[in-house]
This record gives sequence, structure tokens and C-alpha cells, in this order.
Amino acid sequence: MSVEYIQVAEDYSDEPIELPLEPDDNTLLLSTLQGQFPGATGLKYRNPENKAIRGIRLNDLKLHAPGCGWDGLVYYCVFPKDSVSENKRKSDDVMENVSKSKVSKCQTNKCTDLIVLGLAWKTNEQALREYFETFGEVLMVQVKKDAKGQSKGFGFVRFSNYETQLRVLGQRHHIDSRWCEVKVPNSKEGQIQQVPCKVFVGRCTEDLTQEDLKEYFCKFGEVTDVFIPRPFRAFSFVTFLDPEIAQSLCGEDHIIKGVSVHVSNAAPKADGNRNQNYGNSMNSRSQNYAGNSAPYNNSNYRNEFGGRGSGGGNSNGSSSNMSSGGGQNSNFMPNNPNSGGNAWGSGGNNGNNSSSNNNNRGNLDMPNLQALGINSGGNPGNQSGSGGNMNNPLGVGLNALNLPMNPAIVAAALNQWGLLNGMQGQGNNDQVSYRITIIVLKSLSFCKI
DNA sequence: GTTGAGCGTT
Repeated sequence: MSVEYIQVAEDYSDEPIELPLEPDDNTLLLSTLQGQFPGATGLKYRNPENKAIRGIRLNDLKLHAPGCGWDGLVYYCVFPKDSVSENKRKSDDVMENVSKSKVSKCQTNKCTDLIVLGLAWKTNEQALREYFETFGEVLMVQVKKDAKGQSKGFGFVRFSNYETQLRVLGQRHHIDSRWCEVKVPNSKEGQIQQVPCKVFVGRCTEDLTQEDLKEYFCKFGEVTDVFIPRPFRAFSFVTFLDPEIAQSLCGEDHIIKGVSVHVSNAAPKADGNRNQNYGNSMNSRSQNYAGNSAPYNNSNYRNEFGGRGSGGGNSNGSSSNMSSGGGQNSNFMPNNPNSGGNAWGSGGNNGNNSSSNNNNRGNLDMPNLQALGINSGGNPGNQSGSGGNMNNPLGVGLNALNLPMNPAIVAAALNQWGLLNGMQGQGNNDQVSYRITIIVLKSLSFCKI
């Protein structure tokens, strides 16, 4: 009698392990689950159809397969009380609870050594430790040195607390008069959480401000960034400190100032071969989309703009924050390159990126399709909320769209992905119900309808 | 006593 296995992970950022099902009834014993994940009380999974989180039925200490069978999905543990979902509707003590909930995970595999680049030559381990201890308990610091004992200008740090690690990764650091960056080392890539911290917020109206969004979403967890593309395009991005909180909100509708917005994954729809690592979303999309270069890369989940300038133009998006000390041309854009630096306190959004390495045309990335009503093609219904009906008359392909948008924006978006060969337009108002016909699309694979 | 993108055991 063969034994079937299903994949179970502690949470979205952990690698799943295979657990055996009961041969007789194809259930998973709670005891089996708890043997690997002490404290777990159930399982949940993301419904591939509507992206909603679904719970697994528990009866007689057995977890029963969903209606469609266990299939090939990854299932995630549910823990009592300290889970994200429990926390997320508590406002004041969110961070405290999240912090607590992270402790055990941190001690397993969440915390990792972090590389600190750009250290001053004079910075020693003591100074490094003292600096990072202001964030939380430091387990280890190293400054790499050459044979003569001279610092190589980089080092490593390890924290005991995962939240501390996230916080440190989410900002830049001024150590001994140098702007330094802290990253997950290349050697650890793939071993660290790959879950995006950023969510896509669709159906936004123009009167929803950064502050409105932050004020609303910070109920669920610390918000590190809010980005609203300009000109207005009916969506925005909200970045959380904790990727699990971001994930927990995906698929939900929320009402902000009377506006029903929809939260979804900021990552592009999976297409099987473009980018396996969803965790790269926030940065991969920040790559230069110009020309025919591949728009996605497989970099670490956090910023890839964290390096220093390469001697040319400074594409610093938050110049008001930057120190001129050290003569360092640091185009460091913490966490969210799209946002032009730290949204809070940086004074305005969207720093201007000079030179060709930019995206100052705005956030013309995949989620735009959602705002355009394109990737919901399976149901040619209406997308309300942003003025006018967005009607996709085709269930699958893109052919004709009534878009309450400037067709130039649509064309620009499609063109940047190398999808557009040509288009025609007709109509007398470029903002309302302009009907365009996409003549040839080079590829539809990304649409994932 | 100079340097300034990178990736850790020596």
C-alpha cells in the first residue's frame, strides 16, 4: 500500500516538508502534523482560483482533503493566537504581538547573517555591534579584514529577532559617517524568505492619499511604504515590514474612506518561466523596463538599488534624506525603488531618476493590467470604482477594450513589455471610454487569465 | 599613509 505525501510549510516563507497521509482514508493526522510542527492546530492553503486562504477541515484529529483532493498545493500551518491573522486586527499592539510570534520562527531559520557593505575603513566590530544593538539583540558581528588586519569595508551581522532583521533590512544605515547597506548575502539567497512585502491595492480613487492608505493599513502591521503612481492610475502599492502581513491581506476587499479597494499580490501573475521567485517582485519590477531587456531578474527579495552609484548620475530618489558626507555617491533607495525612497518623512514621492536607468515614467508594471481591467479576463464583468466600466469583452485574449484611460498609457504599458506591435484608436475623448484595438500582441502568456 | 565594488573559514 503506497503512502501519499503532501507538502506542508510552517508559513509562507518556509520551505515545505512532506508529510505522509493515512493510507486508509487519505487524511493527515493532526499528530503527524504536530510531530513536525509543534503547536500547529490546523492547515490552510491558498485557493488557486480566487487566491483566498482556505482552511482545511479538521475532524476527529484528522485533517481532511479539500473537495478537489490534496492536489499539488502547499499547505501552511495554523497556529493558535499568535498567528498573523489573529494579530492583524489589533491595532496598538500589533508589532508587539507580531514580534512575539516571530521569536520561535526566528530561532529556527528566519534569521540569517546579513552582509553590511560600505563600512568605513575605520569601523571595527565593536562599533558595528554598538550600532546594530540599537535595533535589537545582536548575536554576531564580523568585520572582514585582509592579511594586514585592514578592514575590507564589509562585514556581517546576525540578529536574534526576525523582526529586527526585517527592520534593519528595510532601511539604510549611517555608520561612522558612511552610508552602509545591509543585505541578505548572495550565499543565502534562496534560503531566506521570498515572500513579497508589497501588495497591490486596486480600485483606488484619486482622493485616496498616501496618508489615507498608510493610516488604514497600519492597523494590520507596520507600513514601510505607500506608493501611488502618478498620473493617477487607480491603484497603489502598500509595503509592509512583515511579508506575512502583506500576504495575509491578499485577496481581501477593504473599505477606505468609503472606497472599496481590492488587495492582491503585487507580484506579477506566475507564468511558469518568467520568474519563479515571487519574492523578487518588489525589486524585479523595479528594474528598468525600457527597451527589450528582460524586465524581471532573479535578485534578492529586497532592494537591488541598494548599491552605490556607479560613478554616473545619481538616481537617488530621496535626495532630501541623503547625506553628502563621505563623498559617496549612494543611490540607495530603501526597500522600494518605486517609491523614491522612504515614503515617510522623505517629503514627497517619486524622486526623479535621471539618466537612462529609471522608471520615471511611472509604475508601468504588470499590476497595471489589473487597473486596466485586463487580467481579470475570465469574468468579463465590470470593474467599478474608478469611473466607468472596464469591460473586457474577451474571455481570454486581448482584443478590444473599453478603457477609461488614455490609450497612450495602455500602449506604453504594453509596449514596454514588448507585447505591442501596433494599435489603432478612435474616439473623441482620450480620457473616457476611448476604444482601442490592439492589433497584434506578441505574447499573451503573461496574462494568466 | 591611498581605495569604495563586492559577498564570509585564514
